[in-house]
Amino acid sequence: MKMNPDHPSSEAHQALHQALAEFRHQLRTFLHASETAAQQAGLHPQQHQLLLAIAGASPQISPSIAYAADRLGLRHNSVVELVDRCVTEGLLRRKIDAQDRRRVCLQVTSKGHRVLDRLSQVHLLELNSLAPHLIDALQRVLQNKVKAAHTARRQKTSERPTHD
Amino acid sequence: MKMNPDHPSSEAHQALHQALAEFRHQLRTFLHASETAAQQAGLHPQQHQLLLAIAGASPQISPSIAYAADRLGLRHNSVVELVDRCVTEGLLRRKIDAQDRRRVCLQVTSKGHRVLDRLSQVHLLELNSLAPHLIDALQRVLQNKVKAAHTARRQKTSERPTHD
DNA sequence: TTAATTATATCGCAAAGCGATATAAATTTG
DNA sequence: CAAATTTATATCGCTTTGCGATATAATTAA
Repeated sequence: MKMNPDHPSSEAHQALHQALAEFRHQLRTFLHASETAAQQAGLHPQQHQLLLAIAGASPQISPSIAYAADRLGLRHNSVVELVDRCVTEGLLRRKIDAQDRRRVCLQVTSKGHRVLDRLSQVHLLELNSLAPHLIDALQRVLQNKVKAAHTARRQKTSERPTHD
Repeated sequence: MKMNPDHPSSEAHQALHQALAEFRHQLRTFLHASETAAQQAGLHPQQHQLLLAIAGASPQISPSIAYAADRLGLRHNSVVELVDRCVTEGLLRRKIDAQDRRRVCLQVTSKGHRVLDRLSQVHLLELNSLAPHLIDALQRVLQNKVKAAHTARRQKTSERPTHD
């Protein structure tokens, strides 16, 4: 078997893949629970994320389209459309910024708040039970050793009897 | 100000929203970095996730379409199409199960492994730097008190003498 | 004032995932 | 065993989401 430190053994790779796959699976479990909760509350998941980003902005910020786009990792035009749908459904209000009339300040309506407040409680509960698994999976990932780009040394081989 | 324990103050809600919004933002930061890494490696993000789920399956499992669908949280027909694209690009191999000829065993090709192994290293590095923020954000969420459905008691209003 | 920049909006499109349905192998049942 | 049922994968048409390109409008710079 090769011992070149720049080429981690396939077992080392498998362990890392397994840990990463499990971590992603835990993430999906949470994300899926979140989407389900949103839809049961009558929201599309992205509408929920938009409301959360706006309601969860730090108080000194008045959240705009661009702000939401940045926080949600979307292009602004995508957010414009998302906002459209939320406004149509009475979850959000557009308010033109008095100082800079190009900007649109996004406000969660009281209807929006009623839905979002419940949803955040549900998410808190959900995370209370999922967080341990999530952190566990993450730490198992981190237990894998980083292969330094050029200076890897002392690759352990004795892990497991190598029967493939 | 109202003190009804069943109606957390709007400040309590804001704190929770803020924590959840930040947690989601951290998640997106990781997911976005992951997608970028995948695309730089010449893979669509979902192709990467499929390869990871297969290569990361525990050794005694021979991963099928249905297995991947379960792990990725997709319908099997979506996975069929995803597998199609991966096979076309030489990343994956379909192998009909000898025991049960309905099943298709999915195998990562050596080309697939070359790409995936690098990607998992990149992800390990990425998580090494992102994990602290992620865990931090998660723990700030968990510091919020769960409102018991019917038996909420002793809602604290003071900022933070409560160090449990 | 004109030009350049910034913020939001509109439009047409491409891709991903899905529901409905089809095929085919395995299993159960009569 | 043959028919019916169940399980696993595949195909098809469609909806939705997000995007690039572009447009409009307000602000700032020259």
